[in-house]
Amino acid sequence: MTKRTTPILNRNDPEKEPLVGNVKVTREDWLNLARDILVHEGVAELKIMSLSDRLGVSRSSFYWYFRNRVDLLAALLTEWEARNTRTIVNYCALPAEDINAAVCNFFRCFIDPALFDRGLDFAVREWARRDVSLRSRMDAADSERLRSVTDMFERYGYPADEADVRARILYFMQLGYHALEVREPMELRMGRLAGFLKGFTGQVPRPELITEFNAFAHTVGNEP
Amino acid sequence: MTKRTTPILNRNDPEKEPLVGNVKVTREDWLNLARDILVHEGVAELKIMSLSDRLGVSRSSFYWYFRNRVDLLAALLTEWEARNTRTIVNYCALPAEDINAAVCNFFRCFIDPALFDRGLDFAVREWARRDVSLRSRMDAADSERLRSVTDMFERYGYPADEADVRARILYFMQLGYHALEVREPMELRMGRLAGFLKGFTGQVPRPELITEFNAFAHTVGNEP
DNA sequence: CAAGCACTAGACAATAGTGTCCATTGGTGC
DNA sequence: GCACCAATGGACACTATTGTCTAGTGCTTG
Repeated sequence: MTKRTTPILNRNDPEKEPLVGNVKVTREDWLNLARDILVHEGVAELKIMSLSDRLGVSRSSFYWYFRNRVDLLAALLTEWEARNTRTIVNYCALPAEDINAAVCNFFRCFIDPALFDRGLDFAVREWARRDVSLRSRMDAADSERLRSVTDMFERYGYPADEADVRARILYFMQLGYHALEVREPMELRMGRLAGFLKGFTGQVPRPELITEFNAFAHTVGNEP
Repeated sequence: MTKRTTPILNRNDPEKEPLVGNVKVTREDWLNLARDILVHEGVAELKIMSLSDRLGVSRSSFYWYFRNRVDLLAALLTEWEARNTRTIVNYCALPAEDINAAVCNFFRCFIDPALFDRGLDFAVREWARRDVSLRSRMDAADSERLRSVTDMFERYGYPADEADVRARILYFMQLGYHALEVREPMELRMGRLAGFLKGFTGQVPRPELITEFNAFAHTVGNEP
């Protein structure tokens, strides 16, 4: 009943005493912690005991909110579909003045963790590829994403086959970047952006586009 | 002592009776089966009990060949480093008449499963990214690969920064392609190759290059 | 203030997996 | 044909994890 008012123990807070006062744990608390573990430690580490320990409650409380472990995973998958996939689709549909700006929009959606959780994206991918039933949901999300990138290119005059090739390069590249969990200074990545756009679209990007993107990226500070 | 002469039960052979006669199981048998499970079912499913069951021997035999489960995983990782990484490096170093041909060489190395096991590549990646000690070995392999692709571009006259960008696009793209486990008819992929090369290098590939690659790909039939 | 309800603790049973120990087998070399 | 030794089987102890059941506890609402 009592809603959480304080953050519970996260991965940076190994000390005990996770709850303050009489506040109870909510379904959201379970989900948040589960997502965190999924992202940083993988599905294999997503254990009910571990969750309840970190939450400071008994293990059996879990079963009040979720039917079982699979139920929890399904919830995380649904969340992923709704947030991560929709973010890409939305950002690809955004109006832009030229293809370079549009490509920047595509990159833009990976920058803000509040919009797109790249850790979650890959964690879900790793886990769902093994399960046949989940696998198809994931594949559906992927083709929806790819479709929206292709549409983006077509809107800027690329013929269907070229748009298809470009979209694939861009999308697969982004995925590969995720797979590697590349961690490098923002300057380095930004330095490459202009070169990438020039080589990729054949058109030299307006300098303002780069500075704008640069500024935006630094305000949130994550990708691409 | 007695060497295996017949294939043991693989994933397509669910029936019992895996061994014929008195033949004993070798260390290679354990490794082969383990690799198969790692690739198709993930690390989580790589259990000693499961292996021994499928091999038709007792679980404790495992401990004759490997100190423990981690020892087995380490062996698989070493194998991955030696085979998969070396393949990429070798194929990137291959002489080619132009950059299009060189890029085709890069693709070529992913085609033959005997040379490069893309399933293994990604399975290892999925698993090793969680473990700090393994993670660094994997990162080392990745930069070695990326370095060899960059060198390839530099050999064809690209200035260092451009070579860097191109190499990243190419390598990340290939990784992303793996991540998706794209399964589509060879014709489709081949149809895209010319378009990709033209868009990517800016030079129209010689038609013979495409037909050659096409022919090579169909003889082994897998990627890219 | 009392009853109801949302939520939780703790005990319980069941399962699956790991690693160790020791006795045993069956080929090989002498 | 005997002794050795690589290789295996089977029993044992241990731990981790899941899921169920029941008896609470303490807000909240009438």
